[in-house]
Amino acid sequence: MIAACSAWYGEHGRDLPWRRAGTTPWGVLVSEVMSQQTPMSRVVGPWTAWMERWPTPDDLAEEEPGAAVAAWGRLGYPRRALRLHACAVAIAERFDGVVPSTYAELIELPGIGDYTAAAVVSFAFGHRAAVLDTNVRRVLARVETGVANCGSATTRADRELAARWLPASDADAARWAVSSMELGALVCVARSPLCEQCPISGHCRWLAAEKPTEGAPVRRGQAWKGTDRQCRGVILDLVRNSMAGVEVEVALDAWPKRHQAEKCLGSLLDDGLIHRDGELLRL
DNA sequence: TACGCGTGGCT
DNA sequence: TAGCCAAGCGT
Repeated sequence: MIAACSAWYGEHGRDLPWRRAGTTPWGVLVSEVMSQQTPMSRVVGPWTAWMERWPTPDDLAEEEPGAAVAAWGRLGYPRRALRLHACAVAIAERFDGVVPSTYAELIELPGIGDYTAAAVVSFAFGHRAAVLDTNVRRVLARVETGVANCGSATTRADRELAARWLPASDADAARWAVSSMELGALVCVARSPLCEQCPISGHCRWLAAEKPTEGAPVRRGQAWKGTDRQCRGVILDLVRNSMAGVEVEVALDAWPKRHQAEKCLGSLLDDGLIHRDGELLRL
């Protein structure tokens, strides 16, 4: 089944820029952080510009964090930009500017969690690691558990399942990681999966059971309208788009609820996403 | 474990 | 249209 998935990937895998020969571990790391909760199609442009501007961790570490936030643009979850900058600083200071190759070292870096550490180990260095993202969790939920979807959070059961599926050798494990993720991204998608195109459909318990929708864990949707997240997004977008800086009053007036705007501006300042210089706000 | 954290495309 | 969903992380 793993070989079938690998063969499918060889034919249908996307030609993403960070998959091309010659991409550095830093390039892989940046692509993974940018891809956290963000569709790949939106990452290609910002990643290309980012790597041209900051081709090594040292290059980014020498910059102000605000430059990273600005370059992040509208990728979303802008604290990732701040953490990626902090990650570059940590690599410069603790690893002499060389991206470490082990999970234990990577997991200690800012913005690098279980998934991203494993992804860098696997994609950048070709070593064995359980790369468990939402795509792989969904594929395993259907093929092995026989339910329609995985839950929104990674559970211990997910990790145990992924560990059982992980091939023994470095090369096979790395190939399984990239191909199973790609399968989840292109074929075994959350809504309306393309089972007729799936290379492992013959082994899928969910398909064999005629795709039951019962019994799968519930994914809770995120509220958006009127939330602090939306408010922060409005204020940050204002500051991001102003070279000269934004008056505090102007920023607060961009949101209908004054109290909430004040709270959110405060949190943006606390996070370090925005800086205050007198009455002016800048990145 | 559960929650807060952006943004935009798709159905 | 209003949700659903997307290569998660930190607390």
